[in-house]
Amino acid sequence: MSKETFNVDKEKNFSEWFNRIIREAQLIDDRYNVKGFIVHRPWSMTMLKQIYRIYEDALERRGHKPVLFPTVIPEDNLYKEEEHVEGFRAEVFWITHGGDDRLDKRLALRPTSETAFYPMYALWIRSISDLPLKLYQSCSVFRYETKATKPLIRGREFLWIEAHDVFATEEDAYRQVEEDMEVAEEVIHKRLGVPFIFFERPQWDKFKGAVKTFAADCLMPDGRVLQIASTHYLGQNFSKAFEIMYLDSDGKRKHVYQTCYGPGIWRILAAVISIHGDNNGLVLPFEIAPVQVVVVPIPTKETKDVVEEYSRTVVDMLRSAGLRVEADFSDKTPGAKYYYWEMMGVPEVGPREVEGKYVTLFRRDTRKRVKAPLEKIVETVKKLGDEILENLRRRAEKFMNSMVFRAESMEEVRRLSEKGGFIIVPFCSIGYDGEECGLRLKRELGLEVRGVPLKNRVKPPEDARCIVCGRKAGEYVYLGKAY
RNA sequence: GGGGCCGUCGUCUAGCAUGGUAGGAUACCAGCCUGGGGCGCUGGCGGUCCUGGGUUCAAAUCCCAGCGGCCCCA
Repeated sequence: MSKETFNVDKEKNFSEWFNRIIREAQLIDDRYNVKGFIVHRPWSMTMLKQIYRIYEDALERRGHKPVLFPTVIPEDNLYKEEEHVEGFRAEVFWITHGGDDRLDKRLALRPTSETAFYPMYALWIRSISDLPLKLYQSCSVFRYETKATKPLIRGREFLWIEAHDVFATEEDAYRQVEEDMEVAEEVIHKRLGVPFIFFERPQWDKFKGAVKTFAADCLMPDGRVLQIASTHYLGQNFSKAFEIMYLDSDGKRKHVYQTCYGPGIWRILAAVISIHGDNNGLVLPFEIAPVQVVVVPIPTKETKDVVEEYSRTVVDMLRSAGLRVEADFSDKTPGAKYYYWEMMGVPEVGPREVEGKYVTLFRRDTRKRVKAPLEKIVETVKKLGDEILENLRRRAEKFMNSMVFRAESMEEVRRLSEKGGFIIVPFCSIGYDGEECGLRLKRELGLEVRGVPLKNRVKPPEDARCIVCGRKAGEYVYLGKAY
């Protein structure tokens, strides 16, 4: 009856599901009246911080150090690398005034921080012994999006991490690209249960200023693909523009080789929410849930005191084991509490039975109950937490794998494009000479060439033809409709 | 890039065609009653009708501009 009920069919109407859950579970508030800028409420911010923590930890374990660069970038810096400027020109917010004074040099709000980092790198790097240099920052960046914005998916300000790494050789730099992909696998797939495919992007879709771009796409429930992280081999493009050089052991000064890496923390959260959630609301991996366990006391008039006391004991036991635990002592009815906490994605619910000295645990992902004796509660909860992640990850993998299709002709592609997901097709080239074909797919079917997968990369047979232009197919590429 | 729809208490919404005192549900607060999946009753709080301008004796309603949101197509 109540309109506050969260009951939206995610499969049938994902867009509505997403718009409602982010508001009703109090993740974000988009009523802040500037297009593309949103307020992060505690329920999302707590998770974002958890994701940051996991990601930063993974980076630091591999030799990255944290830094924080200024939000503003002077116009001159931004213009140093030619292709890079062209790529971002249309998306930059400019600060033009200080008070009533017009600034001589406009200041850009960083759309990404290559041009903030690299002038400093030119100062810091003197010799081979300064390399490798691996720094990252967690911050927000600004892009003047003209298309429709969507909370956590496409914003004019959004949260991410950017790592900027510097090496003496091309081989070292490419090894870093591998490591970046490995970090994504560890964090996004293993610990957050979101499967993805890493692609080499076509040249026409690379990060402007890079030599090559590699990006991870996951699959949203409506079958559209979402890029959640990208890593770029920059070669010497920026080191030449910013004169980042080191004195090598042979006594010569040489330009460095660089990479940069951008995991989209916003979009990772969007993917976690969208892929794991169900019709009752959020379903969260145990590790990032703001509240991992909610204790719901179910008293009767006569037993109110003992039940509440027992509940407090349970809370204390779980808390002292380091878990994030809340108890709901409000006088809503138990049913109302269940629905609320399920919407909020809290993995487990409910103590009971004072007499039996046990608790009833409710798993958020399967919505099944299990009983656990009081003295085993901590280990049972932790075990369930692992099982929940395991289950979510398997479920997500199954979904993604079921959405990878193959096609050998435009007709087949056209038919498959309705379903969403990835479509593997023989394609002429991901070099610039394939751009025409890419544009045609976009124009006619709304499909984008997401690139060539890095794992299980298979070359087409000699006689294979590009489905668009009929030239010899150099690659099997993945197509998809993108966010 | 092109097209369409929308904006009214915190939330959802009626009212708008044909201008005339903004109504309901839910949430929230108080009290009673209840308690293993959204209990019930009584009372109460709550609205710059997105913003600005125009038309009019009179604008939520008609007109113009802006801001914000959603959907579809390429």
